[in-house]
Amino acid sequence: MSQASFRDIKTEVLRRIETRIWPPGHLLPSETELGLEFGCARATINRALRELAESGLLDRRRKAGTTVSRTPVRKATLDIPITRLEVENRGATHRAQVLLHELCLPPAHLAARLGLPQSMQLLHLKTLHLADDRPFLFEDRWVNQKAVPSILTAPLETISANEWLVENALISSGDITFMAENAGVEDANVLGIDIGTALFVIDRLTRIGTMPVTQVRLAYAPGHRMTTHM
Amino acid sequence: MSQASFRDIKTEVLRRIETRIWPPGHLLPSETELGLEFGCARATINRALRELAESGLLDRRRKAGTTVSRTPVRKATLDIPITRLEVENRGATHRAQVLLHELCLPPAHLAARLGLPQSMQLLHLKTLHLADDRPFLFEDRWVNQKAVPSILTAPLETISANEWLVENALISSGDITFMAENAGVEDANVLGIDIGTALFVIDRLTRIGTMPVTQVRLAYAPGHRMTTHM
DNA sequence: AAGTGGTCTAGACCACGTT
DNA sequence: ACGTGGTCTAGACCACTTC
Repeated sequence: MSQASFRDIKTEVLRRIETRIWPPGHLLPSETELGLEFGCARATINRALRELAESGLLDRRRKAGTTVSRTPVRKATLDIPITRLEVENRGATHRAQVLLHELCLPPAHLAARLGLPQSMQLLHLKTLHLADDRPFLFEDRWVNQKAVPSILTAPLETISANEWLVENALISSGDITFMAENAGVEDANVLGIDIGTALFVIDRLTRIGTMPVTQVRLAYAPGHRMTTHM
Repeated sequence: MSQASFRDIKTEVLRRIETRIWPPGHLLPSETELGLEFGCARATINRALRELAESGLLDRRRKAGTTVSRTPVRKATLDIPITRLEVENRGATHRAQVLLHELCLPPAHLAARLGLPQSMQLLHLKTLHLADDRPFLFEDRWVNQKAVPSILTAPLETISANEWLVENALISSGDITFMAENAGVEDANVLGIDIGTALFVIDRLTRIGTMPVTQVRLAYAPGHRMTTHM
């Protein structure tokens, strides 16, 4: 290579790790030394090693140096798209039916979880997303109207709450939980499946700053898979 | 701020996005202009914007410039640890029982998926992982002995195949799939649950370079949740 | 005290995609 | 052709951690 790029460095370091030239726990040469070996600036080495450390393969500490991780916690990055795009990316046509749209008091556990008084009304939405007119996802959502007052007048028959929130209230942080649940009566009715069918469920809670904006349970139709690459 | 760091830039850009000073679709000033505004080098701006683009908030294209994403694909990063550590991080004691350990021919669909001849024997392992002596995870694994010959003599009663592979054959790439499945007869027997219970299942296929190393199905005991933060 | 990574700078050249 | 981001460089100073 006439000019070593940070990608070349990453590839070569990866090779040395994979071939166990640098086994788990091994202390790498310092950035300065590697810069000399590869004939490039320290900044280039730094970017390569920093990215490898971010993906969990290296541990870096000032003064202690860079070592090959003994417990390479693989980080899988999942894309969490808007449902409409998720459907359309599969080459299907997306449609949504609003099954419920009302202001009401939340159950106690939800109010507690959101850190809101139980006496405060929230917007409760239930939506069925269809892919090529077949049930794809059952969405059960609660929205904090104090956080996004304008949602009360949003045309949620036309644009999904999901999408509207993304456009109108950029979310800064949130928790996501993935789990499996046996379909309950409502899930079964809405998705057109048998009670007890295993469903892939995502629970998401999002905030703007520290203010809770929305909590949503997404129950995917049977057979749904979420895939990623390491 | 006396000296603008790439973190400061990120924070300020994020603020402008959240407060919709820069709404979805908005074209940001060029790196050079932002460098002037913030009084820092272009490289600093570059790093800030590059990281925001990586997390899905910005779209960047040469000549076209940097825009606020209209469809912020949130990227959630999941840590995929070694099972033993996953159990121990929950404050429980980890133990594993090897239920099956044999060389045999793989089923046709698996051979095809791995891209290996069906006539080639693979190592088949079934392991039950226990947390505080309660079933935690049922692991069903196939290992390509050609990729890691030494696994045939590894003490898999002492160290789990998972862990052994991590230490002895650093994996470079892989596919992970998450799904929900109803427990079958074997799942139910091994995990001590009813047939049909919804299980959170991970399927993982890992490679060294292009050579398949191992395929594994991980069926978690009921109630398992995988959580992450955005 | 000393060595390592963390970051910033000012400048340069290049690759790409729009025009 | 031109403007944007993508990357590299050589140097500098700093922050953290170990010794």
